[in-house]
Amino acid sequence: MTDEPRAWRVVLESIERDLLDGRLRPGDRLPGERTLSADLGVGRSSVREALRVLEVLGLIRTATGSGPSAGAIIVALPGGGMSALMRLQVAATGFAVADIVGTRLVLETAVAADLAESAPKRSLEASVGLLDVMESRTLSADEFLALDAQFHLSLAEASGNQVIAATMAGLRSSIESYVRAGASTLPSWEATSARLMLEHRDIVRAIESGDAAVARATVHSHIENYYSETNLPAHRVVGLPETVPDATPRGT
Amino acid sequence: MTDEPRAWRVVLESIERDLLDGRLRPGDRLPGERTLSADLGVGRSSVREALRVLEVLGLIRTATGSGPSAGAIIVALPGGGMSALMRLQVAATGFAVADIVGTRLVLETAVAADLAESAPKRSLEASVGLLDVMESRTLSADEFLALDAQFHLSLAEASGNQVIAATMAGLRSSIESYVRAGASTLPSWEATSARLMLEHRDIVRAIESGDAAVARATVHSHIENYYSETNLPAHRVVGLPETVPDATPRGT
DNA sequence: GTAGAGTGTGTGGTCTGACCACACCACGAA
DNA sequence: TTCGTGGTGTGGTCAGACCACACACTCTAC
Repeated sequence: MTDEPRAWRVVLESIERDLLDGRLRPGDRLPGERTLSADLGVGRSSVREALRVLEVLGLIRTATGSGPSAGAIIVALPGGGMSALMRLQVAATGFAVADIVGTRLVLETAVAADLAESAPKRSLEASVGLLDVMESRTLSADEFLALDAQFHLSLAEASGNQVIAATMAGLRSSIESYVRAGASTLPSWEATSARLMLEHRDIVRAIESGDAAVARATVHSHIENYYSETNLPAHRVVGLPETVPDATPRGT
Repeated sequence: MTDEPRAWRVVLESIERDLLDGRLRPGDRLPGERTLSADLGVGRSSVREALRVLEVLGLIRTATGSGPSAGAIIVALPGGGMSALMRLQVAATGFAVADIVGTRLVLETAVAADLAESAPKRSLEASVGLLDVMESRTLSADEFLALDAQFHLSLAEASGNQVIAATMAGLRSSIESYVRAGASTLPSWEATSARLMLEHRDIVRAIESGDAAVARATVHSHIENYYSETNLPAHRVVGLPETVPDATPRGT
């Protein structure tokens, strides 16, 4: 193989440049594959390879047909690609589950603390709504865990940092099968889920109380203990501040 | 378009399944494109589209020829893909620069605190080595910033959480052009870089002192003030604990 | 026995072409 | 004005041709 640039990279880099220079922005439509192919002097297959990368990374969505919604449209979904990347890296053991959990603890405790001390208060309406749903009926473990993930993500979204939210969503998604498998090892799913719901309320209460340290600690133990309880691989906790000692039980 | 699964997704999901089930692991070679095409009943182009995704996400590397190093080999580089993803999302305004900076602050302060309180102490040899290089000769802004990025990353690596390290590398890389552009707006690059180097030493000293709060605060102001000084978009700091008030100056 | 040259094979990389389904859009007929 | 048809351009997919590459093997010469 020569030092010739890979044809698909030529396409990818061209599009990245256009994005950086503002020539392309979310909502814009890329030229058609055949046009890109001719303009960049590469084969249509190479164009498609680059577009596939962009699609999986959440940068574009594609549709057939003609008219304004056809073709490849720039979307730039913040969550795009993060889940796929993390899931695959975990699957291939590039990311250790323990490190995923540790990272999650760092981010989620920071989010909780931020929400606790933010002024003016950020709305936890979405989060509370999810708790209402979770408490309103009996849910299977899978249903519960899906809503649980949404609850955690809703806090990140309330904090307003989309990078953190996307990263957290990706982290959660990457170990979803582990979390699910863990649930089936529990002596009593009913007891655990009931406790988890109480803890969710604790988290919301801690945040609303404005005490960042308590919010941190509540989230921390909530997450850490679910993993301990379900025997997920041990993780090292990275750089969390001293937690407030309390009798806060276990978590997701 | 029908509900038929996309051909390239069939390939991608098949490989993900094999990774999850342990049938494929790092170091293994995938079947050749033509074989995968026949086995999965899709065209070779579709196989290639999926492989391109995996390649950019850092899951495989490809090589022509024959013999043990030819073909698509599973690599699962932890840093793989994260830079590409974040760079593209920032380019497409899916990730706001301010959120990138905020996330970076969360992760890097957590790393510093972790290193400060870890027992036994983790080696900062690589980090200190980089500082020695930076201080041993006059560097252009670009050279300096490259080593600066390496220094920060070396701390993350010393903390041992590869997910955090990969994420931080991606975060830094995604705003590299901003950081670079910022450097050229400074009244005196020489003065700023000299100060930054002193601050790097402060960070190492704070970590070695074992005081997590000081380590956090030192990293925090180091990073935050470089961005303020170079007028990077304002960011909101997410959930950092009270910092120790001190006269710690500015940072990268 | 060893080294070098030639050949064959399987690999990825690229391009081209054919055809399909789709989603409009324009035009003509009722 | 409404409806139907044909045309057009879009992405999606597959097949095929050919290339460069990197071996692995065989044969020949020394």
